[in-house]
Amino acid sequence: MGKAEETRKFIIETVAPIFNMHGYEGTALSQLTEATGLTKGALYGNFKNKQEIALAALEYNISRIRSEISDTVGPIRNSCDKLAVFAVFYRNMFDEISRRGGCPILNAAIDSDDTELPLHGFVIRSIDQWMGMLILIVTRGIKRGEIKKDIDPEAFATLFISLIEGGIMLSKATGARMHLERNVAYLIDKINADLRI
Amino acid sequence: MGKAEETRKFIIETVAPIFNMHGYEGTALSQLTEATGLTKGALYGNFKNKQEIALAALEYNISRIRSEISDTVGPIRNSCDKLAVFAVFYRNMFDEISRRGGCPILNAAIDSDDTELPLHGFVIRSIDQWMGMLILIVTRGIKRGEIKKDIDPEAFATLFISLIEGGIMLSKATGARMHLERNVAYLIDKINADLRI
DNA sequence: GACAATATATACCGATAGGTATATTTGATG
DNA sequence: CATCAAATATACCTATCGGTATATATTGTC
Repeated sequence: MGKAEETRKFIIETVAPIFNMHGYEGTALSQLTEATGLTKGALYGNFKNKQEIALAALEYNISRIRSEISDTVGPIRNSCDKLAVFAVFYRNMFDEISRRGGCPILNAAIDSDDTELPLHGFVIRSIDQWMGMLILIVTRGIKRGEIKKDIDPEAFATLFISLIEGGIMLSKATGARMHLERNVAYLIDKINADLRI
Repeated sequence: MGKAEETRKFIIETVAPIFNMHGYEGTALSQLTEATGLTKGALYGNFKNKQEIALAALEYNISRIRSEISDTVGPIRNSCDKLAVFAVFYRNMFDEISRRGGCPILNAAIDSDDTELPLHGFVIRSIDQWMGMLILIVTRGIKRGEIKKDIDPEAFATLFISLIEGGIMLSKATGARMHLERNVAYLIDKINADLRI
C-alpha cells in the first residue's frame, strides 16, 4: 500500500464516525482536520471534495458492519438460525454501533432522503443489498425445506429491517436498550413460530 | 391574535417543512428569510435564536400530526379498531408526510441523537407520549375485554412505532411505498390475529 | 390624526464555511 | 546522497454563517 493509499484509508477510518454522528451538513472540514491531525491540503490531495469524503466514509461505515455480519451469520447452516443470529447481532452490537453514531444506513437515509446527493443513491443501493441478503436466506430456506412455503421473503425482509432500524432509532434516541431488545426477541419468536419447519 | 403572534405563527408554519427536510444544521437562516419573505430582523424579533425557531418548528410538525391522529382515531370505540385505524393513518398520509420531509419525530431523533440540544429532549418526550398513547389504548382494551390479557402493552407499542418508523424510512428512502404498506398490513393482521378477542 | 409602542428592515459584525494556489516537506529511485 | 515526483502544509480566497445594533415602518390607542 502506497503512502497516499494509506493516508486515504486513515482519513476514512478517522472521519467515518464523525459523519455518522453529525450528518453531512453537520460535519465541518475543521472537524475532519482536527480529528485526523491533517490539514485541508492533505484532505483535498486525497479527495476531490467534502462530498467525496462523506461518500467514502459512508461506504466504510456500511461495509464494516456488513463484513461483521458476514463473519457472524456466514458460518450458520440452518436458514432460521441464520436469521436469528442476524437479528441477535444487532442487539449484541448495539453499544458499539451506538458509540459510532448509530446505524449508518438509517442515519444516511434520513440525512439524504430530501437531497439529490450521491449519498442518497448509495443509501438506496445499500438498502437493496440488505433486502437482498434477507430475501436470499429466506428463499434458500424455503427451497431446503427449512422455512415454511407460505412465507413471503420480501415481506419478511421489510419486517426485519423495519424492526431493527426502528428499534435502533428508539433505543438510541431515548437511551433505553429495551426497544431494540424487544424487537429482536420478537423477530426470534416469529422465526421460530411462523418460519421454522 | 396580535400582530407579533400572527407573524410568529406564520414563520413557524412556513419554516416547519424546511427544518424537517434539511435538519437543524442543514437549514440556514437565509432559507428561512427567503421562504418567509421576512428579514433576519423580523425572525430575531420573534425568536431568540435559530435553535428556538427549530424547536418551535418541530413542536408544530409533531402537534400537527398528533392532532390529525386524534381526529382520526379518537371517534373509534373498539380498542383494536382504534389501533388498526392508527396504523392505516400512516399509510394514508404517507404522501403528505413525505412531501413535508417525512416523520418529524424520526427525522429529529436521527438529527439530534448525538447532540445535547433542547431538540433532543423534546424528541424523547414526544416518543414517550406516542408510546403512552398506544399503551393506553392497549391497556384499556384489555380492561374492557377487547384485547387478550397476555398482550404486553409496552412491547406492542415498541413494535407498532418501530414498524411505522422503519416503514416510513424505507419507503421514503427508496421511493417504494410497499415497505410501509407491508408493515401496516402486518400490524392489522397481528391486531386481528393476536390482540382481538 | 398625533403619539407611543411594537414590529420589521437595514447594515453591519466576527467567525467560519468549503475550496484553491502555491510553497514546502517527504519518500522512493537512480 | 542527489533528484524528482508525490504528498502534505501554508496561506489565502470569496461566500455565507448566525447574530446584533440601530434605523425605519407599522400598528393600536387616545
